[in-house]
Amino acid sequence: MASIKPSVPKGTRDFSPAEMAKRNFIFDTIKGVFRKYGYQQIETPAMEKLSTLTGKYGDEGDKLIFKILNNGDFLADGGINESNITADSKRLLPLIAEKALRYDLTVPFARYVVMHQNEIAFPFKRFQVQPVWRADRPQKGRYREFYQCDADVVGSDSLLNEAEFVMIYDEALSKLGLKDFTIKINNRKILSGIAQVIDKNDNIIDLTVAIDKLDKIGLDGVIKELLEKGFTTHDIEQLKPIILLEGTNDAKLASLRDALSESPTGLKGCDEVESVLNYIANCPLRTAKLELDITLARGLNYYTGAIFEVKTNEVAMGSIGGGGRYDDLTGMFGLKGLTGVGISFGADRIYDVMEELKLFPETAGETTRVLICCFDAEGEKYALPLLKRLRDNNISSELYPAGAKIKKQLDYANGKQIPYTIVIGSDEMRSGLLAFKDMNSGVQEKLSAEEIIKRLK
RNA sequence: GUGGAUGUAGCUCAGUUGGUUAGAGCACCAGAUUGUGGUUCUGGGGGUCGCCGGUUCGAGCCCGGUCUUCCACCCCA
Repeated sequence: MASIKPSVPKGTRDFSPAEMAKRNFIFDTIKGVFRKYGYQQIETPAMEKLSTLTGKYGDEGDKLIFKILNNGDFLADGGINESNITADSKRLLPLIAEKALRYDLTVPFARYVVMHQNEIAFPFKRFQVQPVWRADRPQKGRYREFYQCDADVVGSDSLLNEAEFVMIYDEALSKLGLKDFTIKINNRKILSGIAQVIDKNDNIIDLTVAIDKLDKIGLDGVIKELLEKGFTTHDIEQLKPIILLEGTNDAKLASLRDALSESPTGLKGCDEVESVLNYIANCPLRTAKLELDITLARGLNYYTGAIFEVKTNEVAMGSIGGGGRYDDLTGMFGLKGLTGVGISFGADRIYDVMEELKLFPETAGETTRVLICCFDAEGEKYALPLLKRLRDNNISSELYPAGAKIKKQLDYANGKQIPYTIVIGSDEMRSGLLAFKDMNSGVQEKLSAEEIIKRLK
């Protein structure tokens, strides 16, 4: 058989031991915070029914879902024949693919909640750390397979949840070593209010998508886009003072209340944001800047209340986290009136940021603490009980299989960054005093097994 | 989906207007050193120059296609 060049699919990666140590540092930190706030872990399958996923992420999102071709004779089983094979691929698709890789963790969670509603005690606080897949074109900070770390609450409309998510972001990212990041907060009701006061309720998507780009394409760019979408210069004149709000969060809120005085929905949104800010005021953040940003829209069309986005200010990178409240997500699966709010950490982007800022602790790569080196089968036999004692004392240790030169064994310890070695030869076996070597300083001493264990504990 | 770059040893990269047998550093293996690594010295293995095709007496170099990675747009974590 001709050998093929080994490679992985576009946008996917292998993770080697050094990378996994760093990735686990991120996952463990975030999971630890989730647990501390009372969230319980679940997992859902890598694949979902295609019908579960389609229509939840907008037309653009649907295109980015990885579909799984049906097994078996998918042409015959799907009833494909001369007449419908020529139909457009949108109609052909459900006939030949009934499964797809999950696109995010929120929709599968909504599906989970509806399926398990009778076993769940509400409010239900769950977290989930799993990969998701998107058929996007890869670029900086964008992969086709990446991990999300989600925490959501369903069955509670209290704004305390929103406030807690701000605290979770602050605590987890601070623990990871980020020094300067902003949690942006907005509220869908404020965006609705803005649309209402200019009488453009039907165009709220176009409106929010356009003003979301303010910091990227500037005011002129936004105006140009709005004009293309059918907004009048009169609408834009009304919008300008709203989207150009500046000052403290309180000042922005005061101006907004003024501008949205004709919109009860908009005022409700202002109240909600104010409540969250008040919770946080009582419980100061360690590192994060919390900023009301009314240009924050995010494409997901199911947010109904709070909207979150987290950005680092230390390196150029897209958002490293996002989330919001969705009042009717489970409604799509037939369970009405259940509200949910959640956030997500983008683990792979956080990794890239931390790598660039050199924030990973040195010890993240260290695994084995001590390597036992011996010369022959006799030494190996002598070393085995010691190895067990070390491990029983929770000291990760290895015994290099006998036969290799000591040079080779010490090279192995170096390559694996093992900080201590124990050399066992005939002298050592006779005296019971073992050659214990600190690989960093090069200092070697003769110590008993008890003393070595005491040193390593 | 649109546009622009990129690809030479395991890694980082040289490679002249197209011209003999494609190089360096690091890494790896062996020896100097039959009980001691990180330093040093000596030697060694490693390449279908991303892949396919074209132009040419001759292609790592020029042309077309394709794949990969990267960058921007769109969108997003």
